[in-house]
Amino acid sequence: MPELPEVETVKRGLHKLIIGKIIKTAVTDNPKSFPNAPADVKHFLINATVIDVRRRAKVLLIDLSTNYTLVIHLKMTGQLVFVNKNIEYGKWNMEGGEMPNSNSQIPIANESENRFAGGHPNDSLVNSLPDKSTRVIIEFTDGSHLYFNDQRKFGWVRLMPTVEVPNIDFMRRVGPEPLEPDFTAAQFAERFKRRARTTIKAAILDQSVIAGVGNIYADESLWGAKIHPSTLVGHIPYSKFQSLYTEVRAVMNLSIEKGGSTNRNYVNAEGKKGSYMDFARVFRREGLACPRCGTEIIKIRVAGRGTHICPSCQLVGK
DNA sequence: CACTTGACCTGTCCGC
DNA sequence: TGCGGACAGGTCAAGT
Repeated sequence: MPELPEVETVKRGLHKLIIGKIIKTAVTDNPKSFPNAPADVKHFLINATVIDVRRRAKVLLIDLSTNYTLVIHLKMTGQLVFVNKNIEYGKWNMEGGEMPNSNSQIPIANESENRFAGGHPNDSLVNSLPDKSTRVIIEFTDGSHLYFNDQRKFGWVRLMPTVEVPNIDFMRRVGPEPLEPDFTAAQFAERFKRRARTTIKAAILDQSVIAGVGNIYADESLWGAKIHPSTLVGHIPYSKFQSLYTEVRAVMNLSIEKGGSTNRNYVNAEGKKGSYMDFARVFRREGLACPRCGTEIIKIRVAGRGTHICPSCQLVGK
């Protein structure tokens, strides 16, 4: 998915775009994408006003005036795109003003019907929505829309009381936010102790250790700290944890500044891509020169994930 | 408990 | 061009 910098970018975009808007309708084409009881939707989503947009780890939180929150995980291919204009619905049925029951299916326009709906096919993403990856549409009373798109259907949207959000399993287990100003290198190193017998790549991807690091920033920060991803956590000296702490924060802050990484699908709340991949040092750069030493970057497999390294400079634990 | 692997999905790319 | 397999930003539920 979108990792911490991408979710943060979406959060900042939505914070500017949807606070104060009132929800008029909500529909889904896939009950797994939005598995909520129609009664909850009717009573706590429809007519609710958006009062805040937050992020915790890779999860987006849209707080509503009803004391309910939309909890959203984009997983691998999710997008959350705001479109501030009325569009043609094609075969999407927005009538009725309430959520269809959990078994209902909203027909999705086929390509020939969908293609010109709302704009010329050469227009940007926002003009082609909804499309075949659209899973949830939220319509606001001013005619604007929020689209949850997800090609692989791993992501989800859930509606729950705001006070219950911290109690869901993921929130109970998730580790500290690495960009919080008072989060220290010593705390960072301490978090890894219970994963001493696994690889640093597996440990840094573990959301219960540190929140928000995914495959891109794992590879980028391990390269920055000159640590081989296969190194066992218990073999890493404290000085290297200090380096890794600094690199995780530097890489993520740079990515936020660049609007995140668009490897394939990711776009921000306005449908635009991020440019961090132009600044990546190893991720998806196999066959190219290491920017530090010139050695050819290679791709290996660590912890079941594609992993990019410089075989010359990432020597710790090799 | 800690750790690893497969499953969840659709689309794309690569080799034959 | 077609077909099969591997792979893709993330998490879980199972296994050991």
